[in-house]
Amino acid sequence: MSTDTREKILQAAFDVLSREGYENTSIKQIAEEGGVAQGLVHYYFKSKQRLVMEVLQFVCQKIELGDQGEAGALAAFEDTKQKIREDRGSNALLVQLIGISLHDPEIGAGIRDFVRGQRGRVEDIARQVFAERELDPTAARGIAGAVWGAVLGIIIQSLVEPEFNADEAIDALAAMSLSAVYPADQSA
Amino acid sequence: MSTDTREKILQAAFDVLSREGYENTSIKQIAEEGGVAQGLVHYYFKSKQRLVMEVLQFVCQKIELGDQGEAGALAAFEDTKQKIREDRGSNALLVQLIGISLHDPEIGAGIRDFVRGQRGRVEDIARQVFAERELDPTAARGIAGAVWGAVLGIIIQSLVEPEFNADEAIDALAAMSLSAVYPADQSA
DNA sequence: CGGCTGTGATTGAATGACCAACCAATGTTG
DNA sequence: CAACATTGGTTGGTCATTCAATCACAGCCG
Repeated sequence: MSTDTREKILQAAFDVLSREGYENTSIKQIAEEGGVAQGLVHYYFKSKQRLVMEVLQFVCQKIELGDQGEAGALAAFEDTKQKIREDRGSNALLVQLIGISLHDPEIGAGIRDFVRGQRGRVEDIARQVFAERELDPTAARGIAGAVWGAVLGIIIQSLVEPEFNADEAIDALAAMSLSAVYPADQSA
Repeated sequence: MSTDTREKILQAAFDVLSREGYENTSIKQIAEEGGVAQGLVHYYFKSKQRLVMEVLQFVCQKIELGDQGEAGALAAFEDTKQKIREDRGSNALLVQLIGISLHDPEIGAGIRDFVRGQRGRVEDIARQVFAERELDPTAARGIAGAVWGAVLGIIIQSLVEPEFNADEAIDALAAMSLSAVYPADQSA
């Protein structure tokens, strides 16, 4: 029953956190949402911060890009569009935690790892594209910072302004990044 | 003495907020930092949220892009690099407030206006570039979403990872966005 | 001039609520 | 009967906000 309860708390924590926000979420609320006693939360998770970080990991298994490998850059952009549409809750949690991470060492470390990991995936794709075209792979790092940053920025815009057209922005990003690699081809 | 005290509180609030973070900042702390009594803060600002939003505006007068007008896109990217280096505190405050804005209507409205305004400036520059090249200006909106998003994403990365090379990312972004417009020219 | 008064500025203590974390007691199960 | 799971109340603290009281200073009047 142990693992079961743990997951129940994680799920409840995710639900409350993405619905109410970190600030407005208390351990008591999480316990109520999960239908367990308040004390149990601290029995499984040393602190609120550790719980929240585990929630992020828990939810990242769903956010993380599918194995890109074969599909390539274009497919990755399509994936991203879908993630923005569907994983609103996860994205909202992530953006909130980024804000908190700036002044909380524990959450800061977790977010730093997450950011590095995500950008690393983009860099891998970029490197792969450069290899295919026999271009200088040195630029991949900067490109990855710009492209992953753009995806994050677009996610934020779509969370802040419900009417923001994220698909349009991602398409523009795709066109921009590809036109830098395939100078001739500009059909987006 | 009235306006003087108000500004003293705003400055103190900015200092504490960007140093300690929203969560860890109390009205009492702000009052102490500014050398005024606790009650004065609520005398000038109805609530903590309203104070924080006024701090954002107060600080935006420094963040806001200089009048771009003549200078054009390339100069704007250079400006951005400098802002990332120098306005760490303002940027940290902004990122934090974005996180909070997702679940606080009052701060949400303020952040929404800010985002729209900032992206609007990028869109103006994009439109101008398209006009010069006699290209279809329809794409400007999507481009603006992608480029402004990228700038925000790069700011966030540089805040989260101190060793992140923001200049490199901005350069890559500049190269990407310009190569979409000037297909031939790729000297970054 | 000197006292009076009204208004806005300022003070710091009080209020009421909330919360993370802890813990002693109870339940469950192998 | 141990070891783990679960309970819910307690603790010690923090916080935003309110408020009654004081202060500074203006103009006005006698």
